[in-house]
Amino acid sequence: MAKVRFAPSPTGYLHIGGARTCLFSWLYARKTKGKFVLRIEDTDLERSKKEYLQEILESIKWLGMDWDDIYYQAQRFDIYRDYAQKLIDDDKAYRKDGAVFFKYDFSTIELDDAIRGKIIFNELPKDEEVIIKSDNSPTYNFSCVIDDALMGIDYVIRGEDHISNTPKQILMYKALGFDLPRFAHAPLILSPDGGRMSKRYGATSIREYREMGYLPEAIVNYLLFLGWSPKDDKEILTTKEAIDLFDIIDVNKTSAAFSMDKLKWVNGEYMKQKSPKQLCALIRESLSETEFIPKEVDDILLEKIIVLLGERIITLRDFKELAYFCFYDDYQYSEDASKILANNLTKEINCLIDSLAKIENYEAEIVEREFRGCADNLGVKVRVLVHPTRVALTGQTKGPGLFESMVLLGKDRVEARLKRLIDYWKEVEE
RNA sequence: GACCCCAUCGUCUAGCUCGGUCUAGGACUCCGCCCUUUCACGGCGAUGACGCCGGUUCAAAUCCGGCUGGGGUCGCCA
Repeated sequence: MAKVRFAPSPTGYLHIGGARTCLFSWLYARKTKGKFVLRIEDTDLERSKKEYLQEILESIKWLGMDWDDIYYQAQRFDIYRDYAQKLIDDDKAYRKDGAVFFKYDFSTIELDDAIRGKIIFNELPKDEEVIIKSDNSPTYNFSCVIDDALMGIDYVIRGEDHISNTPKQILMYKALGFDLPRFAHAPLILSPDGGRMSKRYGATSIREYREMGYLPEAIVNYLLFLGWSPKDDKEILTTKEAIDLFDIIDVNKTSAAFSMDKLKWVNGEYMKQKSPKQLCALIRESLSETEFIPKEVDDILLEKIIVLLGERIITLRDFKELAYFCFYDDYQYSEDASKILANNLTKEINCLIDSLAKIENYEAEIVEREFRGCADNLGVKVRVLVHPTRVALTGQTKGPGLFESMVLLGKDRVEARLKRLIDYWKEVEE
C-alpha cells in the first residue's frame, strides 16, 4: 500500500517523459493498492497557466489514469511559510534580501535509490538555498519536501533530472525533522538520435500524439516498455497485466531513445483489436474538426469503408489519406502511377467499361468474374487491367482490394472514373 | 568546468543480483523469399550487439579499476 504522487508543473503541455513518470507512479500505486495523488506545482505564478493545467489533467485521464486526490501548491503558501519560519527559529535558515535562505549542513550524503541503488554525493554546488522567494512564494525544493512529508508520500518517483536535487532535499527533511521517503529516479527519454529530447524532433507532448491519431492504450503500452519490460517476450500488455507485472525496482537505469516506428507498430497492434464499430467512433472523433467526412456519410457506410481499408489504418489519422477516394472525386493520379499511366489502354478499358455495364448485381464476386472474363477476352493478364483501374478509381497504385473497392464506390462512380482515365489518355495524346 | 547518472544488435530490450547452461534470446526497422490484382496483414529467412583497455578467475556480457562515449544538474524555474 504505497502512497505515490505525480507532481506536474502547469507551465507546459504534458510531455511524453512526464507521462511516463506519471504512468510508473500510477502503476505502482495501483499495484500496491495504495493511493495515487496529483500535486500541481503551480508556485511559479508567472509561468503557470490554467490552460496547461487543464491539458495536463485531460491527457492523464485520456491515457486511462485516475487519481485519488489532487492538491495545488498555490493554495498552500501559508504552510510553506510556517515551516520556513520554523527553520529560522531553529537557526537553520535566515532572511536576506527579502528571501529566506536555507543553510546546508553538508556532509557526505548517501541516497539509496530504488532504481539505481546507492548514490553518494560528496559535495554540493552551494552552501545555501533560497526556500522562500522575496515575493513570498516557496521554491521547488522546499515546497516539494514539505508536501511529500505532509502528504505521507512514501515513494518519490520522478525523472533522473531530479537526482541532483535529492541531496538538497534530504538535508531539508533532516532539518525539518521529517522521515525520508523512498526515492526512485527513472531514466529520461532521449530523442530518436540518442541525443536530448527537444521539439526539433517532432512531437513531445501527449496532446500532439493524440492529434496524430494514436490510441491512448498504444501510447501507454509503448511508454511502459521504454525503460521496463515484463522479462518475457510479450510486447503488448493490457493495463491489468501491466499493473500485475510492474514493479518500480525493475525499471531500467538506461535512458531510452524514442522510436516513432515502434510506436506505430504498437498502435497498429491495438488498432487490430478494435471492431469496425469502435474504429468508426474513434475515427469520427479524431477527425471531428477537419470536416473530412461528409455530413451525409452515416455509420453504416463509414464502417464499410473501415472494413475495406482494414489493417492499413495504423493511426486514426491515416484514414484521411486512405479513404479520400471514397468521398471525393478531385484526387490527382499519384506520382508513382506514371509508369502505369504511360501505357495507353483506351481500347481495353473501354472494353472493360462495356463488360461492367452489363452487371446487375454489383457484388465483389460478380464484378471480379466479369473483370477476369474481360481480361480473358482481350487476351491479357488480369493485372494488365487491374493496375490502371486502381489508379483510375483511387488515384493510387496501392490500396485495398480492387473489387471490394469497386463495389463500395458503386457502378456509376466506377464507370465515371474509368472514363476519366480515358479522357486523361486522350489529353496526353494531344 | 564541478558534481552525479548511464553503457548488450541502428532502436527498445532479455541475460548481469547467484561468473560457466550465451557459438548472447525476443521485438521494431531494413533486406530477401512466400502468399497475392497493388499495398498492408500474415508466414519464412537473412544481416546485426556484449564501447575500449587492464585486472580477478580454470572460466566474464556477467565482478573490480581506468578510459572513452552519451545523459543529467549546477536559477529567488520546476
